[in-house]
Amino acid sequence: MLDLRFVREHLDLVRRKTEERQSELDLDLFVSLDARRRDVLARVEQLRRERNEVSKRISRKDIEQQDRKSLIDRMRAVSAEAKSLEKELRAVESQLDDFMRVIPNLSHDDVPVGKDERSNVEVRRWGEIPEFDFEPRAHWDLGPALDILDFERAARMSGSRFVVNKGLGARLERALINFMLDLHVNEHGYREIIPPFLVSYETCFGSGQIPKLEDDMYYCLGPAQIADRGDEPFRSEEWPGLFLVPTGEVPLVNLFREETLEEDQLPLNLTAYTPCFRREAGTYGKDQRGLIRLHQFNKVELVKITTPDASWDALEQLTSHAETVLRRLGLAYRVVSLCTGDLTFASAKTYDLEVWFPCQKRFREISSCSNCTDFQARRAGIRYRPKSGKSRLVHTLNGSGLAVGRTLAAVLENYQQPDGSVKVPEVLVPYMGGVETIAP
RNA sequence: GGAGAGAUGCCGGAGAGGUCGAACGGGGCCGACUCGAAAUCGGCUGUGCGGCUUAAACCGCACCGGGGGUUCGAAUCCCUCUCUCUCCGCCA
Repeated sequence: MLDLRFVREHLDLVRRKTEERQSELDLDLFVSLDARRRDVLARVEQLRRERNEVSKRISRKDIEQQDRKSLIDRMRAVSAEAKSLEKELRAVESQLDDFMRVIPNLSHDDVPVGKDERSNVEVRRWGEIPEFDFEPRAHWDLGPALDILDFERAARMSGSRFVVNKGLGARLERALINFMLDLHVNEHGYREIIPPFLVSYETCFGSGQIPKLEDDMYYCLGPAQIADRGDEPFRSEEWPGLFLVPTGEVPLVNLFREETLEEDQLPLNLTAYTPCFRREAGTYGKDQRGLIRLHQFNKVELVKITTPDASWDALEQLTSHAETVLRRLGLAYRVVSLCTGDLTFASAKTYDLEVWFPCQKRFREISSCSNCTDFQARRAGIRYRPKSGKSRLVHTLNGSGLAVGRTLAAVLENYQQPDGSVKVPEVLVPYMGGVETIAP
């Protein structure tokens, strides 16, 4: 969420920035709601002030019985008027709030302006794109051929966009998770967290998943709750159920919801392995095969909570921490700065890491590292107390470090051998119990 | 799932319809004393919103787990939700 006063005082900036993000905003509506709110608020407060003053007089011992009676009578009317105005105030505030909660974050000024991914800017590349003297196979062929990935049985159990890892395929997934966590904990100074994988409405709101992205989340209710609710859609604040986390960012950012941290606690560096659950609504044609787009996948997430002046440096750091995973694995990748139209709702600036897939002969996203500035902090109420002065909102950053399923796919494709086997990247061998090759 | 207890400021802990933004204690900050420190003494110690303002000061409103209600007036009464604790049951 943006600061109300900031929006009021920078209407043109907010208009331009939201248009750059391909987001439509009726700022005239904002202006009138904001003005109306302040008008009603002033009147309500005036009435309350009168009520408070007179009530104080009523309570005094030295007042005549007669006077007290007439004062109470008068206040009855004032109180009734205040009550109806308060109702109006609540209505206006809720409309204004509905408006505020769908405004996306403001992009940083060095974010390239553009409509869609075609305007993204490549920042740097790393690694050699591997050459094969045979036709490289896709991971969705390699996996089943090696009997380490099983898409058919997964589909029978759960439908499309699921996978079963088997044998060394399961081991490799776990090896990647452990390798990534160890790297971030031991070398990059992150604290490992195991959060809940089911979270509340408020938690999803805090990190900005709701209300804009709620259709992509799985929402869990018990049968009794569904029956209670009948056909009524869940569109109020009182969602009784829980959401399956779409990314570890959600529980990690919300770890300190409604808290004021001490400045010397910052920056907070958190990492967590979590499964991620996404409905992938509206992606029917895309990535039908393989591990690229699943309803459930594993991810190691990185989150930093910093003071406002430190967050831009922190974004570079966090991105480099995610890059280190790819470098150690020896996978070629590039870093892309997302343009305004491609930024997610809460982000002010995002670097995507894209890894090389030899079979598709292109780079595919494997990590997304964002600085959300104070946008999530304002929604989630995360503040810190500076050494001196008033408490302020923190800045929050998040990034994948990395998406495990996609990493596994990239390893299979980039490390495949002419005989159909796959070499295990050197850094993973200890995590594979010494296994150096996955052969049929 | 059943029974009971509770949720107050940075922490502990009063409060039980009006003078409570909240006693008292602790912590923290400032000052005095001291060569310095401890002890002692004095003062200060939340947030949000609105008005005024260059800003501060100042004024007003709100906030005692969340929401709603009763009342001229609520931390205090009523309803409801959430969470915590104790006991019982069930369970990985």
